[in-house]
Amino acid sequence: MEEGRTNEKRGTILDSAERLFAARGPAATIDEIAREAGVAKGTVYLYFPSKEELYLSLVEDRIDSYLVQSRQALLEAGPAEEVLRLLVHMRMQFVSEHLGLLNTLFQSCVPGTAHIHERIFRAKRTAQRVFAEAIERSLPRLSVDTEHFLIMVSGMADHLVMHQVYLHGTFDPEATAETVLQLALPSLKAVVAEEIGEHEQSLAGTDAPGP
Amino acid sequence: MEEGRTNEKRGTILDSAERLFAARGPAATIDEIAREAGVAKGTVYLYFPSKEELYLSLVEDRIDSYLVQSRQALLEAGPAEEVLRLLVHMRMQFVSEHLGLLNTLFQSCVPGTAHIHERIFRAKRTAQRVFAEAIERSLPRLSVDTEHFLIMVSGMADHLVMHQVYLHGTFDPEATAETVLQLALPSLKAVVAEEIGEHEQSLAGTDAPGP
Amino acid sequence: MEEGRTNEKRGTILDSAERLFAARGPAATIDEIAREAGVAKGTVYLYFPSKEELYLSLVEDRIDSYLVQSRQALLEAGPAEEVLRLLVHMRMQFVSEHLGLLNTLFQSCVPGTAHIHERIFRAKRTAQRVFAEAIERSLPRLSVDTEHFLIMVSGMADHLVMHQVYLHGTFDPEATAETVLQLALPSLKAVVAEEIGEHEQSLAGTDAPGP
Amino acid sequence: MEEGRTNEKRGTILDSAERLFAARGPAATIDEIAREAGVAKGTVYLYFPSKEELYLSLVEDRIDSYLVQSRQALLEAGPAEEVLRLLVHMRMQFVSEHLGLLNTLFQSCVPGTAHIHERIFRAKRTAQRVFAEAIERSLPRLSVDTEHFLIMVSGMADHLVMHQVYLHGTFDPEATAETVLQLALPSLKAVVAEEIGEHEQSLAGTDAPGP
DNA sequence: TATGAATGAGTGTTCATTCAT
DNA sequence: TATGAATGAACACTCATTCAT
Repeated sequence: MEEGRTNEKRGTILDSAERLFAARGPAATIDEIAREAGVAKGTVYLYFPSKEELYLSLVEDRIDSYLVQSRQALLEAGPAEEVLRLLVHMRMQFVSEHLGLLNTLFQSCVPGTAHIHERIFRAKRTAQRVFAEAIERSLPRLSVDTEHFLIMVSGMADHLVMHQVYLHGTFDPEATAETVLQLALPSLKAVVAEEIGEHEQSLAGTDAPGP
Repeated sequence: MEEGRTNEKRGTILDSAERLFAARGPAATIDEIAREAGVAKGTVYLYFPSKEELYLSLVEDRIDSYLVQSRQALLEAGPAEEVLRLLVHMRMQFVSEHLGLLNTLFQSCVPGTAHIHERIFRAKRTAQRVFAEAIERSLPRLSVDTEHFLIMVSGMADHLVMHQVYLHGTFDPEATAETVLQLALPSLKAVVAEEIGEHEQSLAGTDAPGP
Repeated sequence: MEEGRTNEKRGTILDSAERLFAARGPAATIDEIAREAGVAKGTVYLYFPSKEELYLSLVEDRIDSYLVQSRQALLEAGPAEEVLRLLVHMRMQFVSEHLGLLNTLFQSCVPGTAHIHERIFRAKRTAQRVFAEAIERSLPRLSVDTEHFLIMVSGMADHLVMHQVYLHGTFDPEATAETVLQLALPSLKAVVAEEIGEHEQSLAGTDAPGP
Repeated sequence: MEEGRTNEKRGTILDSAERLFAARGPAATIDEIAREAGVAKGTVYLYFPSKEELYLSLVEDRIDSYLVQSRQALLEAGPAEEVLRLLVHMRMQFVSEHLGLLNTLFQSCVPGTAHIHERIFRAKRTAQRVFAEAIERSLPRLSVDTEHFLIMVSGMADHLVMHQVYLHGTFDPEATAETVLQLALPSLKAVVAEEIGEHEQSLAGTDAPGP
């Protein structure tokens, strides 16, 4: 019960942090976040050892809850195409609920950029892997790296969202998802077709572009 | 000559700024930038009225030179597919030369985030439009919005690069470009096919592939 | 008690500010003031939002306490002449305790001069009005504007003090008050006489004295 | 001729300095002053070794020219009363032409306040002495120190002007002069009367209030 | 647990002054 | 003489973090 109350306060602080990072970017202050959460500045430090850790916890927490939500849906996975549709729609759903994070995700809120980016990267990758596995379950051998495929799809989606947001202030999750799928599905099909046998433009073989 | 010297120093400062913003993100200090450029702190303010403006000038300058380089190549445009290949390869080339900017591009380096993002957005969009026109010249009526198409392609590319960089420290421009094209080209063809054939709008879902 | 402690620190800072503005004029540094007050720089900003506001608070606070002291004495007001004597003596008393302010009163301590002067002017005028009313209570209808009369008297006094201070480093409040009254009292009497007699407005020029 | 041209430029700079110190107080910049004067920043330093010296030169120059103007008029001195009228009117005239200086006269434009004030004091005192002598010529033995008398009169005048200016933005030199004289003349007469023989309220005797 | 007063290192920016041309 | 690019010391102000209560 004590713990329940404790976690509740932690959650309140995270929510405030999200609102403020979304609104003011890295310039958001511990003071502001505490005020918004209705606690004293010192209290924030009882739950998070530093501003950096608060920020990272926020990102990790949101990515985590995204993962939890999505995993649920992925269990009822249909064919690969359906999985992809589901993933894109869920991402748009998530992004529309946490638009601020998209703006913030690549911003370092404190010095020491590299270190932070790395941790965010790790969190994002964990999610990506889960999704990749889901796709691979229904479409075992794909000619392109599934993870790369998903990275590209989410990159497409995020960029498009940002474009819409800058242009119109908001975006329509459903419509944007469809636009993304217009681009992603033909490729998925091409990859599958190739998988079955007819190589047309040698998609595969370039594989993982590393250094 | 007088002017040459002036622009030379401006360029030196921009270069130092790029290096430092890349290495330390928004935390990069005017002091550091000046030292790296071999000038006094006050000198930076002779060329840029504020840190914010220095940062924006940097981004705009790089986007601009990217545009100039690309426009050259686009003049010898072949069919749409070739244009797309060219664009992706050039972007990867550019990104590999300005990797730091990718990390920085969405970061606000000073308070007042919204305002800054807007200006960067404007700069990016100007470039995007030029490229969209180039594609439309060789493939006049496309079923998807050309600008959206390009936004998605660049989003794919940038995300993939970041992934590689976090994973391996660097990335191979050529290989990454090819991976991106694996995803983008089938869609372009699908769109063109549709253009030629009888479909009207929705690319996706027309003929679902077997699982 | 909590409040007592807070106000105590505020008072300490104001005292230090007064000493330093007196000694070094507008060039006094927040750093110096903080050090003199025995607090950290940041603490000053806990009590005053800016150097400008610290300076204005100082002036307003001193004028206020001057007003409070004087009001006390004015309640036991005798005839107009006595009121005037009282006022001049109290002013000299106040000035001798806050000599630094006299040097500083017309100095702007930060850019935005006009705005600051206006606020100081307002504070001074509030005091002046209180005094004008006190005089008017005992000498209802005066032929010169009472406020103008008081402005001139205080101008005389302040100038004389500054003269003494530059010349000798200090000044004798009592003696200076008497010198001021030598000039002011005849005029007050003349005004009263006129009030009683047959002149209407112009004091001067009515009966020119022999050379 | 060369010298004539030189002095002309010096004068131009002083004029610009006056305008800018009047408008922006101590915050006025050498840069601004130079621009206003139509010369390069470095040129200012050919004529004045420092900002401080520029400021002091300005004050001294203006006081000097005030002295020159007044001396002219004082040569045709009539009786003491007339001399006083003349002095007050000329001061108001001068002040109305150099209103900015009044605002600036007590402002230190650079650190090192004491040192500057002393020099300004010296300049003002030189003028005061000349005027005191003029009065003493026509009214040889006065019971109050003539210099003190003049200091007080000018203090009255300056204060009244500032009051008007803050209140209405400008002031009427003639009207203000008359208001000042309303206060000053009766005292002069009282002093003279006393001089002649009838002591009424023992004005004299307190004499110079020093430490 | 919770508070919020206190801290002080850190930074963007200004501007008087210099000096090579 | 005249210029104005370059300098760098100086300073107001911020804010993450601590700690006594």
